[in-house]
Amino acid sequence: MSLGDNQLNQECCAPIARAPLSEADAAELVVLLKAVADPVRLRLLSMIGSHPGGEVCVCDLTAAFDLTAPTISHHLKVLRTAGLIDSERRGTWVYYWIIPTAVARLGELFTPLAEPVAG
Amino acid sequence: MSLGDNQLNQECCAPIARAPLSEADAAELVVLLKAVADPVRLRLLSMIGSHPGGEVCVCDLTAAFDLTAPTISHHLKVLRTAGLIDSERRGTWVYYWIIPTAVARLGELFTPLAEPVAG
DNA sequence: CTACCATTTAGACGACCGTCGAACTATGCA
DNA sequence: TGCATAGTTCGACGGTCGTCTAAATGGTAG
Repeated sequence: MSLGDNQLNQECCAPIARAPLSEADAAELVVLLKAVADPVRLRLLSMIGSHPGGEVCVCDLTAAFDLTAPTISHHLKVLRTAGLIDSERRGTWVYYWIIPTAVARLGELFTPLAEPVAG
Repeated sequence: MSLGDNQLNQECCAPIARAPLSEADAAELVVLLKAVADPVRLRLLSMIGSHPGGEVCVCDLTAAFDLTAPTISHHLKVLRTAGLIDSERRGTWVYYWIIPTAVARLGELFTPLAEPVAG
């Protein structure tokens, strides 16, 4: 399915505490962060990312929330547009999986900070 | 200054891809993520975190943006309420610094994911 | 005490976001 | 062909968020 070329530049941005983030880099990263800064989307991402087979059917995701199908679909689209997940239709059902590099970029952004400041 | 006890439980939440996040954990983490999911606040956090002395005067932060002082003050308050930074007044000026453990928690949440899925 | 400066608080306004119900698309099956 | 099911898109509504101006607070210096 792959929504296209709205994925972020893979090489973008040193960790937050290494150097002040430029206006452009911040704007780019905020797309990723906004996608994740919602309780439903954070749980969706966690469900998809932690699923044994690596992919999850939308039907399972919808069932786990007290929300309508359109709402879940909307949240999945936000995550997909941000480049954090991708999806494919197989027969009747649609399956989603995580894009590890995109999620890892979020981790790299914050992780290396603990050392230079705390140490 | 320390806005009080709204800092998150330090032990909260395994990495996103280890196990599905509970509703409560997600709600708790979203406070942190929302605080960071704004371009101005992300740059503020980066400026504060990457500053040589470890702390920055508000006057320097305000000067770096095309926004009014109240707006910057508002964003700093959001970051402080989330427990990501703290501040102290010294004479005429107010200084802010980062709280490394809080920022590191964000890193831990996303980092370990790259391995089990990609490897 | 007064004047002045740095920062925060309060209140208002417009834009954005999460949610829903209704309608649409796509697949499978009889 | 036609119907049932899975999922998405559309349009609307209410609440949240970022920004501003105006006013208050805390501190220094005459």
